[in-house]
Amino acid sequence: MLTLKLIQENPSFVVERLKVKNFDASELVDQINQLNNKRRETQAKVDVLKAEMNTLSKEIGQLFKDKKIDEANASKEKTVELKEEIKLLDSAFAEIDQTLNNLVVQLPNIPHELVMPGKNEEDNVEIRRGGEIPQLYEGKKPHWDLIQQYDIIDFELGTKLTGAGFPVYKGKGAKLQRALISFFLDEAEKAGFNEIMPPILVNEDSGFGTGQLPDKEGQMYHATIDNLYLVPTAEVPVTNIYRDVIVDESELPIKNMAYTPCFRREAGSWGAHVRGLNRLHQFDKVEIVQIAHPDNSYQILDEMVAHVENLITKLGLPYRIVRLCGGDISFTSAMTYDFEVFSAAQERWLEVSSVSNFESFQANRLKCRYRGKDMKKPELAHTLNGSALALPRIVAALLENYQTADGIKMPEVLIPYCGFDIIS
RNA sequence: GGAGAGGUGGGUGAGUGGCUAAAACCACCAGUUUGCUAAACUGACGUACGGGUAACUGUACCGGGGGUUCGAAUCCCCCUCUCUCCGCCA
Repeated sequence: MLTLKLIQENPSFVVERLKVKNFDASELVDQINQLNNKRRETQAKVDVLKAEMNTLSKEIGQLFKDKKIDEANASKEKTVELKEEIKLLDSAFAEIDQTLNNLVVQLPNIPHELVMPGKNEEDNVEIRRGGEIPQLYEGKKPHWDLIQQYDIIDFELGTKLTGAGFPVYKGKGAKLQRALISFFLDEAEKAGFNEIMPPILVNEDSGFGTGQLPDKEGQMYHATIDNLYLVPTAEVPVTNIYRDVIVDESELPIKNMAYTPCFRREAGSWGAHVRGLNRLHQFDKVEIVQIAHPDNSYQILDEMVAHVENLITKLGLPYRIVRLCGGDISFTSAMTYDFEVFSAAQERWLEVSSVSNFESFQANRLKCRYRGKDMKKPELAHTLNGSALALPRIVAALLENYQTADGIKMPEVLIPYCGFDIIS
């Protein structure tokens, strides 16, 4: 969420910048500022009354001690009215505060100045391309046919066990999953990330911390008996480590990574273009997460982009990097780079990674702050995360791009991890 | 799942109704002393919101929520977490 300070001090800036996200904030910003003023007034009033009450209470205590019982009882009567007033104002304050909060969370994050206005993914800005699109043999097939042919991923079986979107990986298909996870983790470790293995069920507080709750509640699987949610991404547990935490400035940046399965209900998002591995309810992903100093969070974003680019390059997949436009960037992000790999049999680009800087938007919700030597007060940190990488579409692209008439070859870097060089 | 004991500042831990934002000790920070380090000494040392250019100041916060009371870290209720014992169990 945006800080009240920014909304109050620079309302026109907020409204102007949010236009880039095609979000008309003018009314909301006005409401927020009005309500915020009211909140301040109310607090000022109630604080005075409480101060009176405290003084009075102390006096009463002293009077009792001095055995001036009558005077004490007389003073007690004075508190009755005060108490009533305080109670009223307190609940008014609580209501204002709640309403205010409900309004503030409706404002999206301010996009970085490099984020261009735009309607949808067609307006995204391509930053660069890399890799070679392979020339495949005549009988090339999309991955949903290849996995059947080589019996490495079984959707029907998953449907039997669980339901649609829960594939069963078999034999070399299962080993390939394990290989990719290890490869991604090892590479992230080389890049200085610290490995975390978090719980994959999280509580409500964590859901709120990273913003999945309350808005995207329907996107998460909910274990209702215990009121826990299956993580849609490792971002949730790994970022929530820093909920309500003040770190020392010298510890920044904090670089964590985690492999977790991810669970997404994807309610209502099925249709064309989501065949096979393109969209699943359960998938595996290695996520990188950083807590950064505001001064260099964009440099860190670039480093994270470079890390993901390195992964894809090592896998030998053709890719392009786009900077999302205002219409395509997420609610919480200030700047996002998407990675797409070209799937040579589907003949389309598949989004495989999204790397974002949330600046202080998430941190404000999490209350994740840092403190420096000469700082009077702690300041909000910046949070960043990126997929490095999500497996299914990488697997789809690998299967399709590396297919030959004799079988599917493995990229060099994966052979030590897989223990085989071809799926045939 | 059953029974009991607990949850206090960065840490240990005192505090059972007002003199407590909270002792003491440790850690951290600034300084004095010192050839350097150490030791010793002195001082500062929570967060949020509000008022003030600022110094400063008001309010709230002792796991979370509610209640009793003029007044709650302290008493009562609910929840939650931790520990011990029992049960179950990879």
